[in-house]
Amino acid sequence: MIKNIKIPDVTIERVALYLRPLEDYEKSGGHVISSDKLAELCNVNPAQVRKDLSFFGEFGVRGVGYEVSELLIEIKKILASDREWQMGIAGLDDIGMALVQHKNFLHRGYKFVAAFDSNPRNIGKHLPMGLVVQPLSKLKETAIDLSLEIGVIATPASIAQKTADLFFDAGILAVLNFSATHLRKPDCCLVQNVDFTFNLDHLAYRLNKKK
Amino acid sequence: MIKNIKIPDVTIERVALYLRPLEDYEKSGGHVISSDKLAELCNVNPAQVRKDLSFFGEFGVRGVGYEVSELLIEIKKILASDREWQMGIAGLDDIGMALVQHKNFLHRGYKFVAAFDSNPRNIGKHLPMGLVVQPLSKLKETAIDLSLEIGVIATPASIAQKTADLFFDAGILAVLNFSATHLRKPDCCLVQNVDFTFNLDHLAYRLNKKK
DNA sequence: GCCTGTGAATCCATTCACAGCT
DNA sequence: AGCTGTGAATGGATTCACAGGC
Repeated sequence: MIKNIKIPDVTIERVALYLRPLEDYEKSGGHVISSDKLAELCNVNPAQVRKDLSFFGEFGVRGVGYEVSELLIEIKKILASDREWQMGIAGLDDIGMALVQHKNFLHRGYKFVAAFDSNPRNIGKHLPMGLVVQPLSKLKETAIDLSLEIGVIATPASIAQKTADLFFDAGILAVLNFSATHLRKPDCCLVQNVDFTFNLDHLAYRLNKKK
Repeated sequence: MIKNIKIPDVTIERVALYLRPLEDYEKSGGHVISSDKLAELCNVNPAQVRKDLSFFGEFGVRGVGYEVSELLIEIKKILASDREWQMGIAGLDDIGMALVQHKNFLHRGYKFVAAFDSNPRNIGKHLPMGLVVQPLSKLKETAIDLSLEIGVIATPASIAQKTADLFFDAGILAVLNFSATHLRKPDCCLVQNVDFTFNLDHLAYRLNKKK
């Protein structure tokens, strides 16, 4: 019952935000939640919660609230996180290794099923979940074989663009970029950059402002 | 010459964004840049660039553009990234180790000068830059000794809140949180959450929307 | 009475368009 | 002529406030 008006990006971000406290709330025994309560857990305005959710349907019951388990399912449906996504990672130095080992990804359905590196020192390495690091030259073939949908770039900045191009060329439409470079991409593809120093810049700014 | 009207958060985020392409531009030999060019490098609107910068002063020359080296200095001054920040990290499993080794932090003036862990297996470990992992019980003392300003949390979610409280109690006003928990904090303190699965949720949503 | 869903009102951010300086 | 700086116009997003259903 998704309305065909434009849904703001910030709404998507907030809906993803709602997911986490909601899961905690369910775990702690809550079955029904009001927009007031959910808003409080997420530090947003209650009307905002209701409006955000109303973009996608009418999930609540007037006078009562939202049924938690149902809302969780709906949100996961909205975010398309109600299924597994097959991911490949390139670059298995410190960050790459940490990402592959990170449990949260799998818990949310993001599954690493292939790993690539250009460094002979890393190729052939055995990773958790039976993954073996393959050379970049195998990327396209493997991506097609395993129907990879998301590529994660954890290579040094110097080869990030080359690696991204390999992903794009293999038909992968979405890339999560942990390298410190801005990536050029075809119009059809999506890139999401993760740069920790951005977060620190923001913290530093706010720290500094309060003298 | 900072004006005392409220500066939007998004402006700060974009100003941090401008920094990186600007540095590249300077490295490739550019000395003067127009708002058009900078906007193109950052995928934003030229008027946006000018308005953002004008919140903080008049850095450009009409008819000419912005002097790159000067603009870099001004932006760093705005973000308070024209100096070193002393950081402590708690949690030295895979993510923590990757962060400590990550060169980008230091390059931007964010310096790890202390490391803490509760796991006896990690305590005493020697890290790059002469860091030695200390027990959490030493956190407060060390934080005060070294004038730590930013705390980085890379512990398991289960002890993230406890660790954050230690940082706050030691007088650290800013925390960068890599654990998958929402942290409670005193009003005077700042918390910035980093959750990679958020980025993936967003990618998944957009991937899914284009069928 | 209580809480959702939503039009209307408000608030804020972006973009336009041009005056003003070089 | 070229490009910045900025008031004014536009376009979105947030919040209010209440109608509508339990």
